[in-house]
Amino acid sequence: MSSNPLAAYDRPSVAVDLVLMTAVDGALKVLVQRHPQMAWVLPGGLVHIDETLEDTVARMLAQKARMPGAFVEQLYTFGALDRDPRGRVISVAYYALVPAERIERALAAGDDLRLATVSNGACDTPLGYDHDQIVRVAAERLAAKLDYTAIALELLPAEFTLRALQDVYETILSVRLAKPAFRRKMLDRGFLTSTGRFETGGAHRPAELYARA
Amino acid sequence: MSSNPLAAYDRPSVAVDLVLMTAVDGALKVLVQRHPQMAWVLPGGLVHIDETLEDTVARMLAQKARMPGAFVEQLYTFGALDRDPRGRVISVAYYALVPAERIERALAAGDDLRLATVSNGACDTPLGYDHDQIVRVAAERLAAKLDYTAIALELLPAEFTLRALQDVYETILSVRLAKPAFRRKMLDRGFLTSTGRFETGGAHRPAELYARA
DNA sequence: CCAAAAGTGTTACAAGTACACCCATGA
DNA sequence: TCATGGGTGTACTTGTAACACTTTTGG
Repeated sequence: MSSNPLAAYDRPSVAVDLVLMTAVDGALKVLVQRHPQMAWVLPGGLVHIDETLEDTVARMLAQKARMPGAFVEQLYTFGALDRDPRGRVISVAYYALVPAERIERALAAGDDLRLATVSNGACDTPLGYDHDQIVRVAAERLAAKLDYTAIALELLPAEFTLRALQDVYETILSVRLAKPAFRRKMLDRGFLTSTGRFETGGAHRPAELYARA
Repeated sequence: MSSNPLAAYDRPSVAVDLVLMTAVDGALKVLVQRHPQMAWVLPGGLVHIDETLEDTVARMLAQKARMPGAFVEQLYTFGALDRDPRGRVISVAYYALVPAERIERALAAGDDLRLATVSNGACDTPLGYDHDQIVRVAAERLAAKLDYTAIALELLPAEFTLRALQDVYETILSVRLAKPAFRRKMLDRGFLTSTGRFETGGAHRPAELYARA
């Protein structure tokens, strides 16, 4: 070993890949990006030498996904030898959650970005590299976190009805939930506050709007 | 960008750090290693260019921790710029669980390895780099996983009493649990099978030995 | 007034807690 | 036979599920 032992080894490249998800019309969606060779891939890029992982994620969110400031959490790190044909790349995957309205506005200006549909952890559009596997892990993590966190609120606008929240749960878990039980469980948890405002417009009683506590 | 875009950037080093934990006498312990400069650090090392992350973990477990084949899971990836004074090192942390007897046997031959005590996520021995933070995250993850997995069994020998299992839970969660409730919950979960054998020797009724289902 | 979806009350069941008690052993 | 910890039964409380019901709107 030399005076700096770090110099003695070949280094892998380190990338960040982003699984940006949203729930629209009963379907879980993932943002994917057109790729020159492989058809579609997750937005991602190399971690620069003077960037933290979070810096890279913020850069990917802003530049590649055009969703700066979205909720994001680290997912898992993938290190198989052959995951990138160009060379050894270790990828630190993050997942991001965005309300459907916001992503649909950004995609209106869209070109090389689109939303792929995920069902049972599988993506309807086949993705390059090991990105199908990354999406699967992200979908599983999201479903697991619904039970014990308020993470679903990241998929809704600032004010939302309990029915909209239930739709998010039913979409991600692929189950039908009972309305009264769902209402009470959510309200008892203390994650929500009622705004006193109502969503009008339907041919039925207006639904109260709630916000995060 | 050149023909191989990976070549265009300086690359960070990638390391694996290992949080090998066990539960002994009501205390959660972490294996730490003497370091030339900093007093104590987690066992760890660089990921070689032709090694998967899991390969590196297996190598660390065998060579550095002398605990080959232990249960291991990925914990989190740490990427702060200044976490290693020698240069930019991104560390993929893993946690490992080993029954107390096994680790105590291996440490009998001990030299530069010892068990530090963790309480409330904090390590009694101050560690170098950001390893105190890594230990904290590992302790939190372990406590969270007790609730919904059979992970505690990794900290016990192949056959064990329900009292021993309860001790593991109480140690990691830092709470006292009610014996009847604990027994029934564990048996109802289906993770355990009774062996029909008993642990004798105490001045009291022998305790039945259980094994993983 | 009717259809539709929001929202509530009532009962039943299941999971979890508290506590009292019995059991088998070594000394 | 006593102390000790293993192991069980029973009542109580809490959380969840099922179902029927009322409320408020648009057409």
